[in-house]
Amino acid sequence: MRRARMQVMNPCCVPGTDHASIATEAKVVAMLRERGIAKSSLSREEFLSYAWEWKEKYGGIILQQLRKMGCSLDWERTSFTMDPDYYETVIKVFIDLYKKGKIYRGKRMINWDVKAKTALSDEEVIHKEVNGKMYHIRYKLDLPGEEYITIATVRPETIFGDTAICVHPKDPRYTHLVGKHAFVPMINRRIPIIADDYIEIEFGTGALKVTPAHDINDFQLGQKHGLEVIDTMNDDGTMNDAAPMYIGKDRIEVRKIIAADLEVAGNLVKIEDYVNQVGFSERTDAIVEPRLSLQWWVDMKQLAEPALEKVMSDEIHFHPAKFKNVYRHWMENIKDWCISRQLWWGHRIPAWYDKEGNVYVEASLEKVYTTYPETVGKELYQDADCLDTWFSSWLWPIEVFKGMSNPNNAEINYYYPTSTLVTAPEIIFFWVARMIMAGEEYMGKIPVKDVYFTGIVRDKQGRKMSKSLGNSPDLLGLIDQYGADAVRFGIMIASPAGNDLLFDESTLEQGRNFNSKLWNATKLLKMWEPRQSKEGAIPEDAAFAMDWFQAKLSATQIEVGEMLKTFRLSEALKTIYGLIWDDYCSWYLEWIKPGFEQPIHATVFEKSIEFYDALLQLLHPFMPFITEEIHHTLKTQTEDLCVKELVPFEKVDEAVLHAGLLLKNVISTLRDARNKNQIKPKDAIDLHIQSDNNAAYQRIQNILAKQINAKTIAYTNAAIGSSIVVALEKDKFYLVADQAIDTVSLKENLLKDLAHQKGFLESVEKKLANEKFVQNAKPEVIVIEQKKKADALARIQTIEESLAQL
RNA sequence: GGGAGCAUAGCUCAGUUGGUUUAGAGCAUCUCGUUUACACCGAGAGGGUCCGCGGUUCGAGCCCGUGUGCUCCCA
Repeated sequence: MRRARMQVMNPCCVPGTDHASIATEAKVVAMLRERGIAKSSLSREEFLSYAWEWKEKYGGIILQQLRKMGCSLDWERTSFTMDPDYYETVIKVFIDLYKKGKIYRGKRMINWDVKAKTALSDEEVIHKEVNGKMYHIRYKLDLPGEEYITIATVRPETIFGDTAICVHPKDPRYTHLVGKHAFVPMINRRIPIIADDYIEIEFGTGALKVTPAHDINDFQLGQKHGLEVIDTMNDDGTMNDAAPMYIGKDRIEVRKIIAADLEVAGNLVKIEDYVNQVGFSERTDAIVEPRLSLQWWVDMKQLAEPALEKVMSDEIHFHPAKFKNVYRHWMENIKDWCISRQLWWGHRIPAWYDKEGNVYVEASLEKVYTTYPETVGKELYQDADCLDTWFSSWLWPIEVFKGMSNPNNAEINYYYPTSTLVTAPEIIFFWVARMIMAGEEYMGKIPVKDVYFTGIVRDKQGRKMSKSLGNSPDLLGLIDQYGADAVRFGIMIASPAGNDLLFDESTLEQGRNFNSKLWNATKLLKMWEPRQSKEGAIPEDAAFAMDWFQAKLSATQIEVGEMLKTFRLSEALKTIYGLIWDDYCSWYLEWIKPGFEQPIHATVFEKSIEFYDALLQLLHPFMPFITEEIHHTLKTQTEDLCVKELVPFEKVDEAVLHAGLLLKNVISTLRDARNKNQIKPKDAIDLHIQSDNNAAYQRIQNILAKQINAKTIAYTNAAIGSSIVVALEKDKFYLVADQAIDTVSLKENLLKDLAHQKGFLESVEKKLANEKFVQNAKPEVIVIEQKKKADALARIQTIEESLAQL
């Protein structure tokens, strides 16, 4: 947003929230419970007024946090999925899809949350491994004598819903029993023994109890074989009258006590430990029960086709692209979408029923009477359920611009399709896929061109941070502690595109330190401000420093531009961080720093301010507050940084860039030599340079002298006795100090370097001697290899000469 | 059971059509240092059989196969 604005685009980002029906309703129910109010004691209207109260109180927190974080959004456009226009649109879409035959009502096996008493979509169920028990239970056969068939189950309480026992048709243990009958233990209901190759012979006893009402696979098996469906559970997970001895007891409770009763009845064979996958509700953590229920569904097949194509053809770009695979797999195996939720908080399903069970879909009761004249005079009641939250969110990019409630308005025509969606990979299916479907269905166009997937923030234990788990860091507290810019820095520097990030406060600390660095650089510049002098020419070394930094700045600006275009945000920030801290502060400012109480040339000063301002602008999208503040501290500005146009980048002078790199190398190498020879920082040395290009060093010798604390710099054609010899590229440096030289370690270093260079030379020579390489490699690659060889040879010569002089 | 992804320095990760000097950064570690922006600092250093094995290629961290370990999604 901020960068686009500085590039004089017209960015718009609509902040807003969805109504999070299940999570919110759960929170409201909990709030009411604390006040001693049961949801069941309230009317729908009363409950909703409490829900709105809750929403008003907490719904805006995330928006407040975004503001505090410095997110530059269009706050006047703030939207909510239950705003009046939005609500109407959701209802309109439901009716439209119903009339197109894409929404239907069907009895299906669903995931039932017994705590929230609602259906869950598959995506809202979390599967965990649980240590359970495998119960082996024998059923008496309806044959003369005391013969039994033994089944294995992890859910013994469901036996009351059994309507068959199934075996594999080729299982020799049971073939003689197929077509016979057995009795369900304790209630002695007679059920058939059937055969189906769905059964795994190896698993359990090879005989499966079939409970169509409580297991998705059993349900399908039941349909295939025309079995009766016996539901044994109430909607709160307690047993109903199908299990006469346990009526009203929770199914988990019954699982614990039934073993003893089976034992007494003589049906229990054995109990084994068993690890299996159990589904839990994402919202309430209750064990999810498969349950047969009448729900509303969206037929997804047709909607999915164009939505898949748009992503696979890259009309919509995913960043990183690896999520295309995930998307494709889901879209190619798409299942119908259960959109009804047994909740009050949300968009109420616009369906009315008469006593005969006929369904009438319309926006209001009045409209039902108009559209369906046969209903006039009949008593109708509305479906009590609400729609899945995502059934409203999927219209977001359209309806925030009122694209459906006010079709073809100027804003929707201007902003749609939108450019970039920033979201989490975990909701590719919940949201992204469905938004694309809605976009195609209702706008005939894709909703967005680029989708950037952020990593998921995890806590130190690697757990996903979530609103419902409550393990998110206290953002406002962190901002108080480190500052908003530092928090932004810390999060962004640790967020490689598409990878999760483990939240660690050390990066926030790094961000805070960076803030200090920025202020200190500002302080230094402000110190120089009154000490400017316009006299004389610009010192040669300062001129070099300015040329070099200009080149470095331009090169980095281009680099960062490329990174941001491809959403590599953390890399861009790292690059800018290095440019400011290392290149500007550690190198450039030191190079132009005037001597003790000396003036600074006014041109140099102004250029340095200009550079710093350019750096701040580059950094601004990442750290908006401090950059804006320093921008105005540096000098009187005509405009704010956040709206200042990003200047076109200057052409990069590669030669000066390289010269700067060489200078940095020389300085580092000589400093290292000083360190290794234990020359104290305060002790000045005399430097003698042996090079065939003295002019290159003369231009920068003041910088060099300052940076390595040399009191003199001289040029020589021959070795200097009793000095520390350092070889770099083709040049040699002799350091003369007032103390003994440690020739042993000096020699060691040179030998180490020599060995490395020789090894390198060998590998290059081997490559060049390889005929196939010379024949097949690209010419420019060969040129590079030849240069490598020449450089290595020159370095080896320099090192060997230095060694000879020791 | 089906699918996808990941494995590079102690940690978190870069490494963009295979060739930019036998791999880079930040943090952490070690050494030296309080020189007039900054100890939330400066200067420097050490640290890697790029998960194992096999293959393609003149050339592999990058491509292919395979094994192992981990993560996620869907049953």
